[in-house]
Amino acid sequence: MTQERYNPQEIEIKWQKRWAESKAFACSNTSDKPKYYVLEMFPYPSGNLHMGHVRNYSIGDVLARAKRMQGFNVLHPIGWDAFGLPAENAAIKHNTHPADWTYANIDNMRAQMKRLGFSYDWDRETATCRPEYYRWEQLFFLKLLEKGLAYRKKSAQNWCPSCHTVLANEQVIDGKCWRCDTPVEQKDLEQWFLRITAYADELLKDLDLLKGGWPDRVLAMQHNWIGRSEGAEVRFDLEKPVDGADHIDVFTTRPDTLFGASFIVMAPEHPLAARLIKGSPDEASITAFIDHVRNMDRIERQSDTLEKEGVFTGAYALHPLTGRRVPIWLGNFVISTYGTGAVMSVAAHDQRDFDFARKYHLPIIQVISPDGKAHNTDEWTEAHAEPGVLVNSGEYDGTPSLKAKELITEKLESLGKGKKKTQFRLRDWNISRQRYWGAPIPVVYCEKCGVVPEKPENLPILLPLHVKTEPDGKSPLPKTESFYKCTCPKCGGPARRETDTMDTFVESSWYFARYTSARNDKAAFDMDALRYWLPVDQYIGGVEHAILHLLYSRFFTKALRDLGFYPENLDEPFRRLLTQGMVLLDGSKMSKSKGNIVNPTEMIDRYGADTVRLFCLFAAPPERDFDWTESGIEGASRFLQRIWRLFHENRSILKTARGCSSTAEDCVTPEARDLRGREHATVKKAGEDMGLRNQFNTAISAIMELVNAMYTYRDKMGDSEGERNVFSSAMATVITTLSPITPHICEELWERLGHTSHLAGDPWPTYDEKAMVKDTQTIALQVNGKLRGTMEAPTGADKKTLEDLALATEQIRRFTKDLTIRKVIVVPGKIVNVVAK
RNA sequence: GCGAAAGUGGCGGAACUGGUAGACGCCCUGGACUUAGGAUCCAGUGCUUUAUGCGUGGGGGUUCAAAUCCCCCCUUUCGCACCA
Repeated sequence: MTQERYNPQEIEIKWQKRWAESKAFACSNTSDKPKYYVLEMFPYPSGNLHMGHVRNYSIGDVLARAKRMQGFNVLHPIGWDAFGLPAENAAIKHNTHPADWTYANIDNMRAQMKRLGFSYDWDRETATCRPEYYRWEQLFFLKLLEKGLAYRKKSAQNWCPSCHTVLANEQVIDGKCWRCDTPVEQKDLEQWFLRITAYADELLKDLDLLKGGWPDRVLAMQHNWIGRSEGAEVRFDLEKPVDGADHIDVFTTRPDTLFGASFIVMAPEHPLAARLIKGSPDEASITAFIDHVRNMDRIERQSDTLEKEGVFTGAYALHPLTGRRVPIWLGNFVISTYGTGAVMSVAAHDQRDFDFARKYHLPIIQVISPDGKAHNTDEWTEAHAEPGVLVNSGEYDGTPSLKAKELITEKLESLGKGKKKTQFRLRDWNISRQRYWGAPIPVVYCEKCGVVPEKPENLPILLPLHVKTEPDGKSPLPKTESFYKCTCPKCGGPARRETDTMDTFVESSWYFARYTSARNDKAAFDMDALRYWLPVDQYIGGVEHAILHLLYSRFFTKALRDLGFYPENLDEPFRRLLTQGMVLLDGSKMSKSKGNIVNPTEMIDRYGADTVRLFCLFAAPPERDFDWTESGIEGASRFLQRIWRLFHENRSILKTARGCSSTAEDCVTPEARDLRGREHATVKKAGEDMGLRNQFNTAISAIMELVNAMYTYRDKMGDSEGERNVFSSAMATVITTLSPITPHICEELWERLGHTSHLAGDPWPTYDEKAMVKDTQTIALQVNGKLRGTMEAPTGADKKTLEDLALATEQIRRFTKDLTIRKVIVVPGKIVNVVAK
């Protein structure tokens, strides 16, 4: 028997061409069908797709294709996160321009994506470095500025000396730059911020809306990052006011322990520190301490082994309720940017304060007690942080600590010495970047008017392309006169344009919305399109963005909603989030430096795109990491060849059929009936696994079982019409259900089966529960809970029948012959368990 | 330390509401066809002392019945980490 060999290269190119010609995956913003928006995190155009991309985009593509077949109007777009530092570095290295490098990379990666057969609506492709895109971002910035959600301030910022730019707090990982791992430094700079903290409460509260749709750990990470704590801000008056200041504010979550506050510790960076020590005999040594702490790098300062160190300023504050003198210290463990940068120390009930007090021989006063009695704290070896009742607290003695929190806060409020306060760990987002390849911030600095926003009609402020990138890696913008020299939009006088550009995370905070009306040049979005498509139904990407991109996008969504750009009821951008695992090789992450790379292009050349996609999805469930193995991809390839062979070896008897098209009357043999049942079960299982559970590996294994069953069936098949109908229908089902995963081979076989329409636009088969019902069921037989055999019983047999049948079996008799039967438990369709003694 | 997730054959992994543990694939073994096989097909494949035996990280518990529910412990991975 001669047959055509499976030639993936030829087939795949053929179908990719056809899909492109017919715009098979372009979707409309209006439809009677329910909508489904599936999105994968768009890539940075680094030049080549890696296996992580292939896995990410394969998962999204299966969903998109499956949902299309299942009757949804599917939006499945792609674009390019095209601004960013690597383009500048590459430009320097290869003596080219960041734009040229970026666009060339996009062309290459787009071709790779097309070669993988991803079903994107290419008409909606966007690149964030194009003015048609970033002009809207500049408009958002102006509106944010107008609303006070963007502002400028000078403060200590994270500086990456290697990237020559500042970083937001979220972009500093373990004290190092998220991009290049260089330890960050602190630098005082005037920068642009977005007021993400204005949404801190909502960002936290709305995590509840995402429960069930997002992985718990991502929710937990965001929860921790936002870091809400409730407590009180307490005012301690200075015993001797210093120039311009008469008090210190502290933040505490334990106002109930206020009577135990025996000293205050300020961060060395606290603005009051220098003034407090002025004129002190120890001024020189204290200043040396401040400089010492400030000069420590961030990693050292935050390490858990850092010894607590402090110095006494010589100054005292007065306890707000008792008037007691409280010494003011400086300590290296107090964080200047959290709360007020100063804490009241209650050594008895806080471990850090306890350690500090022991080291510097400061008083440890117990004010909370489990038994209502005060104890000698000299014998304590650690702080007691748990709640109890108050002692040593004047009128509050005997009050439970929870109640005391309220009472003491109220008391402070009535005295004007404090107030209830909610504190967040989250800080505002610094979006200024001292880089060239980014979106210009649309403001100018006028000699007369100061900081002046551009007029919206002057947008876009174009990033100049005719600049030379300097080998020192610094942005050329401050040296490009044609760019920075401008006129003030307000007074028309001479002005200097802002030369910092925006953090590229700003572009990725709204790109998913732009896809809904990607070609609109009159407005950022078409409101009707937003209302129809948003939120994204399923978002897919790496967990490395659990905080960064996902938090910024959530914030931006709320802000754009309040600015009127988004629908008023759009609170969250991504309804469901799937964080896919990594593709490993030999148990470790693939990396160029380690040289353990599997190149997707090479794999496509060797096995074809369908096999690569199949293996990526079959090897493990999507959230889990998986190891790339040669034998694994061989197995995937073998399966496709097995289908190819099954089809062609039986081509002469195959009819042009659809899935689930055979009838009960066709089942002239038990085998036919069985195969038809399996076919329907496969449609059900694969449909649920692909469309609802996102368990592609089990969907594939179900289809493999059907193929195996077809091989067995074929050997016994007679030549009746009915038997052939059953076989043809099963073949159509294999082709249809597998098509979201391996679309090319399935389109090809579909065509060879005699169909003239694209499989990609065809409906998913409809299964019939009745077809899955068999005459008999296998019932497990247990004695005292242990499996002792099985029996075949008529489907739907009642408890009594099953019990009688079971007790009559040889297995049950054998295992109960010396015992007395006490009880028989029957679960119809499942088991009979005989309890005997 | 805090938080989250996960521990199932030689390996990747199934088992959806407690009801035949190990689907599917890989590896391996034997056979068939072959000049040949790293192709293909067929069969086998949790462990062992082959038993009314053992078995889902370990130990208890609930139940007729537990990978699944409850309690205690161990290990691994990830995230946060002096946030007052």
